[in-house]
Amino acid sequence: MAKIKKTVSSKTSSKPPKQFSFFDDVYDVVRQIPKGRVTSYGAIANYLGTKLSARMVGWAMNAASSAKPKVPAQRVVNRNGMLTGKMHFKTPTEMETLLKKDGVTVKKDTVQNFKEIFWDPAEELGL
DNA sequence: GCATTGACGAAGG
DNA sequence: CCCTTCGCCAATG
Repeated sequence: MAKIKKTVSSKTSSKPPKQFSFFDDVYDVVRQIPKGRVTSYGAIANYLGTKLSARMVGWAMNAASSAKPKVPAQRVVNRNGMLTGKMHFKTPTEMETLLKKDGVTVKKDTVQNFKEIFWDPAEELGL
């Protein structure tokens, strides 16, 4: 279970060591996404209670590039099922490759059966 | 410290 | 149906 701590480090300061934050919760949820399934930023935001701030989830994924262990951010797409963040990966093709490896059908940077394989944390994890 | 941007989303024109 | 605007919040300039 995630700790669900909404305390985001607004300190900009200098040391972001071990302070669980909005980002960590996002990572935790994303890591729980089953293989062959995908979810959207809004779904995660909704699960965290910040559905109005889906952008923050996206921003969290940005930091996820530095997160360890690696977060399967490729399973997180926008509400349209489009791989909007593919460009932020090590290589722009990494995201589709990983998704296809998971058995997800990707066409033109967009998940085809997105609605079918959609995985809602608020529902699967039990809101 | 204010202005701009951003891996989103929903609503309005 | 496509494009624009607003909201949300944090990071960066």
